[in-house]
Amino acid sequence: MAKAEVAIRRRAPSKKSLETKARILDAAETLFARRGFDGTSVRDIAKLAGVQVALVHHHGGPKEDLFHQVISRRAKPLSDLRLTALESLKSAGEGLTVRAVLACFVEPFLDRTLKDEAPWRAYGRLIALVSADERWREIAADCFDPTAAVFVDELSELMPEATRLQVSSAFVFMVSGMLALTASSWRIGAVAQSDDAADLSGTLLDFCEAGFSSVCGGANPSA
Amino acid sequence: MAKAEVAIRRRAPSKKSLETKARILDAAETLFARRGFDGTSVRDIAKLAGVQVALVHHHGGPKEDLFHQVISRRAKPLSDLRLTALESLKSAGEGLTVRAVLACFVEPFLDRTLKDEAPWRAYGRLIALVSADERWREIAADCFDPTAAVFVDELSELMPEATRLQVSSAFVFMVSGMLALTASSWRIGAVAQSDDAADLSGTLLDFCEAGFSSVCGGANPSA
DNA sequence: GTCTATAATGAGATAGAC
DNA sequence: GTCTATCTCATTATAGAC
Repeated sequence: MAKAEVAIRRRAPSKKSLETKARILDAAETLFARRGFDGTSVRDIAKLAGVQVALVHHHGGPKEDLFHQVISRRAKPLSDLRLTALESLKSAGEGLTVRAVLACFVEPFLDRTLKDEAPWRAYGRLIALVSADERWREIAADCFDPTAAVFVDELSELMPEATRLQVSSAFVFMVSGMLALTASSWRIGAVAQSDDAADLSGTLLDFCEAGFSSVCGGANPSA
Repeated sequence: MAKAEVAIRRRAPSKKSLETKARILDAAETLFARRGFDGTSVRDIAKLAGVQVALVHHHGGPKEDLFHQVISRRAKPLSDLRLTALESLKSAGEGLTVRAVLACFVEPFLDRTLKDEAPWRAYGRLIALVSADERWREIAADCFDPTAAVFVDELSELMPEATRLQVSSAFVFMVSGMLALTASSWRIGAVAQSDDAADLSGTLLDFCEAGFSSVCGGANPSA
C-alpha cells in the first residue's frame, strides 16, 4: 500500500511546485527572446528565475529541450485563439472576406505581443527568432504549421483562381510583416523619425489585403 | 632612412596578404550567417579560414568588431547598386512608378542573395539576422538606414498624400518580405508543399505595389 | 524537489618567438 | 604577418547530500 502510494505520487504530474517550473520557463522565455538561444546561458536563466542552476536542468532537461518547451507552451493557446476567431467568423454567415480571415490570424497575435504584458511581448520576439532560423525548423513545423495550413486552405477557398503557391507566398509575406511589427517595429520609427503610436495592426491588414488581392486575384501564370 | 622605410611600410594599407583578411571575413560571414553571432566561435572561423586563432584576432580585432566588418564590407557595394539603379530610373525620364522604385531597392539584393554565389546568399541571411535583432541597431543604422531614407524620400514624393509614417510602415513591410525570401523562403515550400522555383521576386513586387497603393494612396488619418 | 560541489569542455583574448 | 603556447573565465551537465 505504501508502495502504491509512492507509485501514485510518482505518476502525479506535480504538486504546487510546478510553479517553480513556470518561473523557470518565464525566465527562459525572457532571456531567449532578448539574446537568442546561444546568447543565453542556463546560468542567466537560473539567476533570473531565482533558482539554482541544477534546478533548471532538472525541470527543463538539456538546453534545447528547455527552448522547445518555452516555444510550445504558448503555441497551443495561440492556435486556439486563432482557430476560434476563424470559426466564429465562419459561423457568422456573412463578412467572410480575405481581410477578415487575415485578421483572425494576425490580431490574436498582435493584440498580445504589442499591447499586452511582457511575457507575450517576449514570446512574440521569440517566434520571430524561431521563424527566421532554419535551425528551429522542426519546432516551427510542430507548433505553427498546422494552424497556418488551415488558414491557407481557407484563403484558397476564398480565392479559387489562385494557385497554392501564390497563396502561400502571400501568406509568408504577411507573416513576415506581422513578425516585423513585434520584433523590429523600432525600424519604422528609425526610418520615419516619428514616434506616433499608430494603428500598426490596421496598416498591416490594409497592406496585406491589397497584396493578396493583387497576387491571388488575377491570372494563372502556368500552362 | 631605414626608419622612414619602416614608417612607410607601416602606413601602407597592406601587401598581398590582405587576401588572408578576406579569407577570414569570408569564413566569418559564412558562419555568422549560419549560426548567428553567439553561435559562432572565433575558433570555428579560424578553422574554416585555415588560419590560426590569433590571426583572426589580429585582423578582425574583438569579435564584435569582426562582425561589424563583415556586415559593412558588402554594404557599400549594395547601396551603390541600389542608388545607381534609382538614378538610372530617374534619368530615364519616364516609368518612374512606385513599383519601379521598389524594384531598384529589392532586385539588386534578391538577384544576388537568391541566384548568385554562396557569399551573397550568406550575406542575405546575415542581414535578415541583423535586422531582426535590436542589439545590432547601430550597425544597421550605419550601413542601411541612409539608403533606405533615400528611397522613402523618393516614394514620399511619388505619393504626396501619404504621411511619412505610412510610407515608412509600408517600407518596413516590404523589407521584411524581402528578407523573408532570402532567409526563410523554405517556409513557402513548407506551407505550399510545392517545390516550384517561381518568380518570387516578382510576386513580392506585385504584393508590395498593391500594398503601398492601399496604405499610401488614400485618406489622411489624422487631424 | 532542492541544494552544493565539481566535472569536463570550450570560449575570447594576449604575449612573445620567428 | 604568422605561429605556438597559455591565461582566464564561462559554459553545460551531472553526482550525490539533504
